[in-house]
Amino acid sequence: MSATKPYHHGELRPALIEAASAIIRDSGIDGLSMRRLADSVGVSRMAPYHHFKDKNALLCAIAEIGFEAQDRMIRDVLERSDGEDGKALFTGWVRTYIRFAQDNPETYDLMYGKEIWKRGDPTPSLQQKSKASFRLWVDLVERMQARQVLPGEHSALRTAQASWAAMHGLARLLIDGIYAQRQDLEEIADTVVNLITRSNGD
Amino acid sequence: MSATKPYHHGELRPALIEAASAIIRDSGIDGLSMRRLADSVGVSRMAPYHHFKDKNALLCAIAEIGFEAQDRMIRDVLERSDGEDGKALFTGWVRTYIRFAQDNPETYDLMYGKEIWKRGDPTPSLQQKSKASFRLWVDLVERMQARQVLPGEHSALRTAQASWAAMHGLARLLIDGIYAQRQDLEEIADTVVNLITRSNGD
DNA sequence: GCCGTAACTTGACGGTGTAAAGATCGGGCG
DNA sequence: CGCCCGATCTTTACACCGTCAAGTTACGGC
Repeated sequence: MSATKPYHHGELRPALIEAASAIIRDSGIDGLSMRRLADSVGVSRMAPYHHFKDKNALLCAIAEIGFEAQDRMIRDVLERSDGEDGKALFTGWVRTYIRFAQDNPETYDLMYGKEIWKRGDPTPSLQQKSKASFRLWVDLVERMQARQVLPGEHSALRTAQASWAAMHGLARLLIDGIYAQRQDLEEIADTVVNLITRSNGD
Repeated sequence: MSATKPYHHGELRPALIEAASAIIRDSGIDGLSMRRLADSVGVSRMAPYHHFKDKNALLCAIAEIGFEAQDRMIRDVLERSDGEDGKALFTGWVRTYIRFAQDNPETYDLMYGKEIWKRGDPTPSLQQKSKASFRLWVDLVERMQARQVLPGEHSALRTAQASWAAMHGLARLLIDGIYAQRQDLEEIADTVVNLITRSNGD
């Protein structure tokens, strides 16, 4: 009876994440419903609940993967640009960050949006992963302060929070549909970098 | 028959906006449903649809009022601080902006969130009002550039977009529940201002 | 071979936005 | 004054949603 679909799916959990990601990618977060997801992997409505406590847990899992992908992208930039000067490195990071948000708007929304952080409640493992991701940013900011690309008058933490907020605001412009011109957005991103960094960076 | 409630409400539209604002204020945007709203003003579920095309239209109307309130707050700051130097003026504006977001998080979310701008579609009159509001910011930025509080190397528009994005990102931190410490947030806000403004402003 | 348990299904409940059609009333005109 | 039109409001219905509770199936270890 291999022709008819088996009672046990076998690989349901990864299949769910895969399918959910696909739905989110091209129908948005609002387009993802547990029922539609279940249908799309050919399983009953409640089956997903044996692998995820509720919808929030599923979203957290997807957001986690998002953080992993983003971290990977950013680590790549750091490794690739070894001999560059400070400001170029900083600019590269910001551009990469914005590009990630542009290319995966729905994932970014999940990672940093209120669906999880305010309305839902973030999984401990998601919290940890997001904290680690921010830690990367703080480290960069520290290095930029040492190289005098960023001013050192405030603590690295505060400077990191402030500059990250600026970057995040930029990403939000796109994601919330407030400002959609992709071309302009890159120019605005560069403007943000120029506003924040000291003109005489190392 | 004045004891029993009349068939025609008479002042339903303003009553709806009032009630909806109240619900949003203390139950969040997600807490507002057309049915609950209708119940709360003692009217049938479909009655609101005679005054607002759909839920989106109602939300736009409330967002508009939000813009009016925000504009009023900010104009107040401008008028009140006449003799101040440039940077103090700029700081005052940013603090006021952030405070508005802190005090009316749900309204702010409605005004600048994706509920209206991406998922829904903004009313023409809302678009106009939000554009006018941003225009205020561009004007301030122009004056700050003239006074050398902000650098003049980029156009006023780009500089306004970039700096507004920074401010908006800050507001978002709070609204999305990513960073909730109100005290810290004000410090971060000041850090943003210091990062953006030139140290030797007029 | 049996049986516990994990995986999955079915049905139901209360919630949502809103389309369609019916009921009621106030105001302007004959 | 009487009538009727149009604005206002109500009722009913539909297709969704998340998920609780209870039932069904199949696999792994004894």
